[in-house]
Amino acid sequence: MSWSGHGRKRRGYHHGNLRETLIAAALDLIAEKGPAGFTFAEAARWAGVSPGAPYRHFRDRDALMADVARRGFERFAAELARAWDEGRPDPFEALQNTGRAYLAFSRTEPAYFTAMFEAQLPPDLDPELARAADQAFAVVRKASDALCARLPKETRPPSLMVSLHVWAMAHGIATLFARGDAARRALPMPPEDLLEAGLLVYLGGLGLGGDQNR
Amino acid sequence: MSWSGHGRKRRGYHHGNLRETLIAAALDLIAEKGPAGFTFAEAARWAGVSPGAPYRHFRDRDALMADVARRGFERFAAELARAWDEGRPDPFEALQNTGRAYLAFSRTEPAYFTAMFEAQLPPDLDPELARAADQAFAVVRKASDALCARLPKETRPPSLMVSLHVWAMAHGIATLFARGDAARRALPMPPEDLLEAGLLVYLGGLGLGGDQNR
DNA sequence: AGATCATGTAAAAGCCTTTTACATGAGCTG
DNA sequence: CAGCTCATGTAAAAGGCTTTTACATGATCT
Repeated sequence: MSWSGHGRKRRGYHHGNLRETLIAAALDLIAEKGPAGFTFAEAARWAGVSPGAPYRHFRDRDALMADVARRGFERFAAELARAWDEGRPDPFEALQNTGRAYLAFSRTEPAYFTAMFEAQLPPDLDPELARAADQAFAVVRKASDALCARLPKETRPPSLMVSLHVWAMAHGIATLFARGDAARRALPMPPEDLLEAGLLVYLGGLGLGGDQNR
Repeated sequence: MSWSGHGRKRRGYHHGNLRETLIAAALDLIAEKGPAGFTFAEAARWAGVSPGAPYRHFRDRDALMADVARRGFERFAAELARAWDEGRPDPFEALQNTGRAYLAFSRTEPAYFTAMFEAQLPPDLDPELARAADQAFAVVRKASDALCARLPKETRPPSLMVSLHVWAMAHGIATLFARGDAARRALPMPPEDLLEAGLLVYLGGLGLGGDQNR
């Protein structure tokens, strides 16, 4: 293991797995120094290849970021779906779990989260990226559907709107309070509790009382 | 006006107003090409000075960004305060106005908004920055106080928590739906209406009915 | 074994950042 | 007004990143 490349088996002229190695490097660097702290050149050094090598795998720096973001959304969708767990044990609790998963992801995967939401990627860079983002949103959408279905038709709000509200609150708390930001401030409670309380009030406003509707 | 500097009176060796000109250039460039699209060098060109000149006014690129962010928060606070208008005509309507002002600012001042919330500035860069951000939050806080005061003490939630919920929802909608983002999607309604409905539901959940409490 | 092609290197151009030494002239001081 | 001083500019240079181009290597297929 004396070649270079941080323990990867560097078998001489060809790296063998450069694409994946670059993505791993990007995640490390983004997590460590923020989204702007990641450079193509440093990722190349990290992988032990020349500065031009990454261009054999990604059109440019943005393309790599888009790939990271896409993978991030895929993981995110999986995490949210796991937390939602088809509405078990009941839609209320499951939505709260989903909210916690949202915040947890934003903190345990700052690199993905950053690439997904803060990398300022041109929206048309990658259709797969948009599709992956849709999958994540679909989980929140499904949860909202299940909750709205508990309401009588007369007072039932559009579940799409409900899902947007839920997502917005979770995302607002994640970006404002659960991560570093110019507007960050001391919270009187953990972000998870803040979101839980917010969802509780919101759902109460919809007519979904605390326990009796479960 | 044949010197350079886009119409500014360039009076020879000394610019005369470089600091302000650089900030104006930064706002233009950020608005036009995103936060990453702003470079110290281009701002200097825009102002008609050499690449080293900006360093006489800002320690580095981040320092300029922090200044833009600080000014942004000051304007933001002023806009929110104007919309809140001391709770007139009534706290409900005034809060909705404040919410609309939040979204309006995020769209009409993308450069400020970007510097404020998406520039990934080291939080300890500037104490004035934190102070300005506090002023903006204080408006939401005041609005929440006024609304909570309408509730009987027994069911009154902590108004700080309410203000955080309101801010989070407004911010979530602003960042997810009112601006370009990897997760942006087609909305069934304007962001302003989405926020209005969200606040309405949330306040309803607090026990603040639609009209009777005004 | 030899051809082919994906994947690497080297080198170069262009841009950005930041520092350093030097230049200018605005404003104070006598 | 003369001269000093200092804030504010310039020029030049070092160093880094991005991206392209021409060339090199060797994995794979026949």
